[in-house]
Amino acid sequence: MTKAEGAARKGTHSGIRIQEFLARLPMFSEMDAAELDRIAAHTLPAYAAKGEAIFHQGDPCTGFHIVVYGQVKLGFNSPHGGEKVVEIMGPGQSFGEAVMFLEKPYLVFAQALSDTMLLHVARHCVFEEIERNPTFARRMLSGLARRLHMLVKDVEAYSLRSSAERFIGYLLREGEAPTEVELSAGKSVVASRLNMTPEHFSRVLAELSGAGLIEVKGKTVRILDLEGLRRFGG
Amino acid sequence: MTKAEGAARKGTHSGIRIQEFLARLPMFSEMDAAELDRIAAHTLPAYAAKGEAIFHQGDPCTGFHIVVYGQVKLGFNSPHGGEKVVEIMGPGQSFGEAVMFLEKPYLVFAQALSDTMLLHVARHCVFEEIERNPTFARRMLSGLARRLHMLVKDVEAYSLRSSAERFIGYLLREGEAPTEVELSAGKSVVASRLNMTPEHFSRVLAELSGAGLIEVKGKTVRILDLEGLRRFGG
DNA sequence: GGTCCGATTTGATCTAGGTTAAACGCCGGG
DNA sequence: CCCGGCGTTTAACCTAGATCAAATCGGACC
Repeated sequence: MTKAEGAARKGTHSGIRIQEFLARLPMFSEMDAAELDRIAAHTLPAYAAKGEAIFHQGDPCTGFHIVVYGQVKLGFNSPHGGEKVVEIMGPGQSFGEAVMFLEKPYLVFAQALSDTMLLHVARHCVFEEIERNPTFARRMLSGLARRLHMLVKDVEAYSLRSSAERFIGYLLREGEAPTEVELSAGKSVVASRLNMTPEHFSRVLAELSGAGLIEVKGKTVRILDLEGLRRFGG
Repeated sequence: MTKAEGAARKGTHSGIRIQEFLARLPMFSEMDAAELDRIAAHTLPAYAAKGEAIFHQGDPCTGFHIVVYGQVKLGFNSPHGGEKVVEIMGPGQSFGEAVMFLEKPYLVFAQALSDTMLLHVARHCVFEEIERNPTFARRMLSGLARRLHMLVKDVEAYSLRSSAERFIGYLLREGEAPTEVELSAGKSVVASRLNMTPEHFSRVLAELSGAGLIEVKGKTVRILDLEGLRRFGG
């Protein structure tokens, strides 16, 4: 069966079944088939080639996005021509929920870092589901709360930690004792995400390598001295 | 009916009627009397003297707080002994909602900046109300979304604006063409909120005064050249 | 009014990190 | 295999803002 045939017959698009994909997200887990169908009925796939914009600062918001595959960066442009990456989103992650609940336009832009497939869930459909499904409402609330939490941690890092400490925080972000970490994007993007220039990020990497704490090869960082890193960076 | 009689009969405390106060908040507007009663039944007044802690980083969260009168600062302590003020909350504002929806402890501390009266709304009661009242859920969602929005704007300011620009942003934050702004707290607290040292904040004030853009007397800032400020700071 | 203490200002330095510029490396296309 | 270009590194320098130290202000309390 070709992709087109599948799509025509039962809501499968582009090689993935929307319902199945949605069901795997925390936000939609616990939903029964009927609920998932309602959401899926207002969900559209979208594709963005590497470098392509998904939305710009100031655009109106018509729903939220979920990354199926590929990678997206969120950020803002400085008046003076630079840009600051706020977040890097990968498969299974969603963005733009918060703006949906305000009447404001996007504060940030979203741009594909590689060829990316997205799902776009319509705003009105989310509102309707909240209306009839308190569990979904609670999921949505804890999603926003989690994001808020992360953002506050970022503010903490930006305000009172050095760049090396922020990088170490990034390295050790995920669970227990990682032995090797793959940078989630090119070094300049990660640098911007961590609020530093690529040059300075490069120096931090060099310094930490020199101290025997890590070893950098391309985008992979091998952790040589976990304790040392912890001692260094909180 | 005297206040005391009211308190004995139906949940009035300490000179304010809880229901009436709650009803004025955006979060609870549109609630009918029965709903408000349910909330009020799990709402307790609390008092904090100037300087007193309301909660600390790491404390578990049992509900959220609303400022009735007085003023509260939210912030975190630096490992190296400093502190960074994240937000200054005044009457009618609430805080701590987000943490309620996570199982995490508080990331920030809350401390009274002056003698303050608070209302504490129990967590379980909020969850129950969400369960049965989609409108309330939506209010809660837009409350969190608004906070997220403000935080992202802060991140934008911290990342790509100078301290003078941040201060101007603070000055012009509220609506249209203010002619005189009262600093929401002592200068050191505002400075920390804006991510600078008191010394540097003082210099910014001096510079802007010198340029004839503002005039500072104590905690009040008179705006002399609105256009000039706008041109300077975005 | 006088005293004291904390809050603010001022001044002199110091420094993390930004800027500029140049060299280098790696990778995809011809 | 060579070329061109971008992403990264290195090096020299510069600047916003921090830090340290001291003077000053202001207002609560006697």
